[in-house]
Amino acid sequence: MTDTVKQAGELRRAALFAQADDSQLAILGHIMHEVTLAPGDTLFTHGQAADRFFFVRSGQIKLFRLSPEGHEKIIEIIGPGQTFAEAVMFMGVPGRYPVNAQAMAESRLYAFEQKQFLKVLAESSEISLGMLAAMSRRLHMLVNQIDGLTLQNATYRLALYLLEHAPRSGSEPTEMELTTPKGVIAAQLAIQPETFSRILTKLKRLGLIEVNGNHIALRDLRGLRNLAYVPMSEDSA
Amino acid sequence: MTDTVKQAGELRRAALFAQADDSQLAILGHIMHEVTLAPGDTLFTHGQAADRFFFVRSGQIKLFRLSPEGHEKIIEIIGPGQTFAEAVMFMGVPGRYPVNAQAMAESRLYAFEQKQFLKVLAESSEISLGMLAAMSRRLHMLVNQIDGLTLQNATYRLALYLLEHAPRSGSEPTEMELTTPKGVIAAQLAIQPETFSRILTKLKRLGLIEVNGNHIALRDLRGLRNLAYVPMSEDSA
DNA sequence: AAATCCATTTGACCTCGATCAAGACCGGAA
DNA sequence: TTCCGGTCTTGATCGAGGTCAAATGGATTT
Repeated sequence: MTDTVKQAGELRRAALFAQADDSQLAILGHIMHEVTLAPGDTLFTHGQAADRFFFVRSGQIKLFRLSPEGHEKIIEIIGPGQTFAEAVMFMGVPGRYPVNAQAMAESRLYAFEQKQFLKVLAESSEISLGMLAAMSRRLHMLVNQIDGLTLQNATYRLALYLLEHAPRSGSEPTEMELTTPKGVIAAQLAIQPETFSRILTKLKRLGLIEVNGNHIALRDLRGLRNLAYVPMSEDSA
Repeated sequence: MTDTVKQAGELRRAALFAQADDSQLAILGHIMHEVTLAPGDTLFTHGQAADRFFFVRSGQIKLFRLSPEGHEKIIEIIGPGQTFAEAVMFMGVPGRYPVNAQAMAESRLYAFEQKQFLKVLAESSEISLGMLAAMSRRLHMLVNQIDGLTLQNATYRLALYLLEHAPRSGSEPTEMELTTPKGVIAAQLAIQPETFSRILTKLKRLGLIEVNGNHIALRDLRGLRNLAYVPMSEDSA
């Protein structure tokens, strides 16, 4: 437990804690607990009483909802340096997790208890502001998701996904690897794996991309952007 | 401008300011500006530089997104006593509004400038916490929307809408009035007016509801709940 | 090499909700 | 009263994407 204090510095990777000073980090180091998850482990489920939130040190956590028939919609995939479920700190005592959380790979987390963390918050307006910023970003992201889901079609969402996940390199045609299995990406975009596959084929046929397994070459960025119709004022949340 | 100070008490209606003490309210009263909108007036548009947020004193504000073809998805309708666009305070200097805002009726608002408000925030952990709570509630609401949009069908969303907007009265069959035009409700549920109408007819045919213009009688709550499948752990955000 | 497992692709079909078009209804103005 | 502008309903058709089923392919094991 004492060495967790040393590790507190890595919390700075999270936007939430970026502005915290050393003494605040030290306090955080004292109150956080380590959590380790094997691939497939469930961290919490939708509706479960929520009294802590998490920082991801390594691995990947999938946040998702399930339909009564068992279909899964991935709301977000959380990677190293990110925090999640912070919002639940303020939903009541205790609140309820609005989603399920499951490890997609071996993952190491830090957990923060609601009660202890709220005390730290009251003391630190830096961390409060960081938390407001983090939640505001997530809010914006969700609004964009709703937009894509209601006002645009599956092809739009896939094109946007490709553009947003392509490595930044001027604006020339780009190569990229799909890091997550295609089925998982499909669940994020709220489409079936079959449809995902079909759309990739269509884009290939249109000459916009080339596909080789998980390797995708974006051949016509202009065409893709046209499909995704990203207004210039839009930031990629 | 001096009488706005007197009016600051009405801010307490907003969850955001509920915990603020009198001196804080007085400060808020000094920095806020009055804004009046006629029906149809646009307050701000998607992508526009954002340096203030709003409290609704009276009227109704529609927050929505537009597709390239001009279709509109209503994210939320804000009524008296509610605040909106607070999140944008933390998206940068200045951030961008993620949605359009338009008055649906003659509306009176108070506006708070980002720069001034952030100063108040830094001083008041009560208001910071109120703001975190407000954003956390909105976050939860959006996640529920995404769930309904991706994992459930239009009938589900409409049934849920009826149940959530019905006056609370034990669990007996209930009467209700649709306060907003049906087309507006449809845009909230992300369905076309025609489909909205057809689903109402279907529910009527199933004996779940009775419809007379804007007056709706819920005849079979159990049946509706069954359609909407509300898990018991779910709070109606 | 053969067998097994799983992710992905392809094909055939179907369903929900959108679209297009026409009426119905309802309130306000002349 | 008639006319006119909305909102709402109803009907007919269409299409994107879901579903079900089977084939393909790659990786790993035996």
